[in-house]
Amino acid sequence: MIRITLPDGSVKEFEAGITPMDVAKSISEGLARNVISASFNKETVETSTPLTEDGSLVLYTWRDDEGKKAFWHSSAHILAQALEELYPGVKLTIGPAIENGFYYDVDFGEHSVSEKDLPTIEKKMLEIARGKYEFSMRESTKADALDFYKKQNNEYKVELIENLEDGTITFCDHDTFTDLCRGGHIPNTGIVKAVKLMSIAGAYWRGDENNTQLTRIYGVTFPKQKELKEYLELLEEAKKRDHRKLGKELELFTFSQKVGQGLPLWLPKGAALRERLENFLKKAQKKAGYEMVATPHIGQKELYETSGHYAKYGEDSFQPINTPNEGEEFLLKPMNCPHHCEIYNSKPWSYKDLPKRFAEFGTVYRYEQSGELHGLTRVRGFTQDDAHIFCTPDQLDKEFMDVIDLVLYVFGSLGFADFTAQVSLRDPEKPEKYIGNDENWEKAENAILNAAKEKGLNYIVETGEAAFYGPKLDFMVKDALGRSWQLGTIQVDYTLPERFDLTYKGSDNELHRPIMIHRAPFGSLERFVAILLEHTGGNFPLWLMPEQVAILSLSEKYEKYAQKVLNLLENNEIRALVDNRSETIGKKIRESEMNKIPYMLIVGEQEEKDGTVSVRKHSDGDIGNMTVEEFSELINKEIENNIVDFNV
RNA sequence: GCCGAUGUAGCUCAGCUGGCUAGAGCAGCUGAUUUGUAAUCAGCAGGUCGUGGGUUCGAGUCCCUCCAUCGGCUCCA
Repeated sequence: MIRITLPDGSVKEFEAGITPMDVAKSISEGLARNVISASFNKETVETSTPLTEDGSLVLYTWRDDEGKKAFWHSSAHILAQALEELYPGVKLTIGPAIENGFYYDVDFGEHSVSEKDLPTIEKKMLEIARGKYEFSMRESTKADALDFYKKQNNEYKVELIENLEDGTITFCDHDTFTDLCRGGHIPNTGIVKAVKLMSIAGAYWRGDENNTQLTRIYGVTFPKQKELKEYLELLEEAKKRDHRKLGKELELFTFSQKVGQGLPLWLPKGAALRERLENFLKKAQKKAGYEMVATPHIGQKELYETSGHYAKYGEDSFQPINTPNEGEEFLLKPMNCPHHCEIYNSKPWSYKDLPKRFAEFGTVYRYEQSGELHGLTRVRGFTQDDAHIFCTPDQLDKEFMDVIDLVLYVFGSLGFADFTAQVSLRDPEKPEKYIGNDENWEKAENAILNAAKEKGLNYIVETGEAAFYGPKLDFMVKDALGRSWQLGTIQVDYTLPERFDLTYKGSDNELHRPIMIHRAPFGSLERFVAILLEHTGGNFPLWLMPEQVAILSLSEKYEKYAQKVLNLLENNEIRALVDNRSETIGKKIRESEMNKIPYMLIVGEQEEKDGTVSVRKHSDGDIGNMTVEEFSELINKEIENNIVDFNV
């Protein structure tokens, strides 16, 4: 007999050799019907794996992330089988479950596959699913496994197996299909009821662009047709919040083929929005002791040779600008730090002067690969809310933590509650990717980790994600489709101060090297506005709205009164417009609603007589009549609640 | 940069297997209407069908080049 502990803490005795599915049946038939995967002693097992020792068992259903993972991983097997049957000779590589579904990377060899073929593959998958084939795991020796794939000429699986240890190699079989697999499946293929192959893409073998490019098929499956339908509807909803679509509809920004790809053009409403964001941050930065500086958009090539950027990115960047002066070369600035270093170098500093905090909304240009460009989130010309803090080693921890506070203030004020803090460290395996010495890297990495801990940030650590000159603390936020983007960033840098020979005079009358903190709470205004659009769906906080109030006259007869209301609002610093066209009130309301204007004031005979306005709130409807003074107060209160003071 | 897809009026889209002067709704303009909480009516105007080449008696439609956009991969100072 063995003792099985269940998640509720209860312990049950069973015959050795019982399976998780048997345990489920012993609890209830209903549970047994819904169990699709299990873990035993925190290790993923099959629902058919015999349990032979005491331990704790967790049963998963579709509602659990683990259950979904098994479901989608199993679906990848079904996809692979369908592909083998439809395209004989394809070479399978890997097929994992992902956040929303699964993919399989395959080498189609001679065959070419496009989106048109997906429905056929889906049909085949459903056929296989309906066969209710059981998934079963089987152990194999390394030699047998290698032999199996060598016969198929599948060099990818051979490579995978060669990196595995003998004795740990398992296969999973269902129907006529078999695949190298670690395990974690649903009981049988029949549980998969709905299949949708989403897209087809190229993906490099092992994520290295020097390797062959495989074909990746993305798919998602569900235990019910209805759930697939709901998922697709959810995606449709998310598309409505796409910042590219909203940016166009709300007239915030545009692109022009003539200007060039990845070079956003800010329209009046968008530029005004940017300005408000800038002023918001400027105010907080002033309180936090920053000083504004301004620097040109270009710098001599030598500047970037000094910083190390030219060696690192020169080849893949916008190429140098020549002048009539032979041999003279300038580069569009890809970042502001070298300029700020030279500002620091413009005079000698005492330790008593530090920290110095130089801030600039600096526009930079980076030649991103054409396939990388994406709306406003990845562009070739953008404005960073940049600042560089030059401080002594003693000041580093406090300065870094103060910056964390500033970033949290910015995120909090704009409603980004669900961010991920990511500590990006260097990859110790690839020292060639970085500049600077080990000792300084270690100091910088520790400073970041300490500050993140001290501030109680809930952070994840990613190795290999550091900038080439130093580690970072990044604040990641997801877009409407769940893709993660880096917004705020804070970086500790010991390297550039050395390269630019930055110094200050210490109390010992000796010269010392300051430490530099790079930081940008928004990251870039372009990306920040993009993500803000996707989060709010264009319904920004009232203080940011390009147009806060639309005054809608019931007919042209009330133009004078509408103008009077406008003047009163403008006196109270409220941004408003008058719609006095000869259109019906219904149409004016509809248009204001579609333009997402937060408040509409309807003025007609009654209002003019009483000196009031009829207030309608966006998407909420009529909220009654009041005087302009009362309305202004309402607006100002809402703005006050939106935006709190930054306390240093 | 790589893989796959897309590109018709300012916007959203129609245009079957190549066949007369390329259509619709919204937006725009003109006129009528003077309106009570999500679309008043009528008329007008608007497109070298992304670009350049090719096949054909004939190309929005078929083929190639390039450009841009979209979904991924790689990259992201």
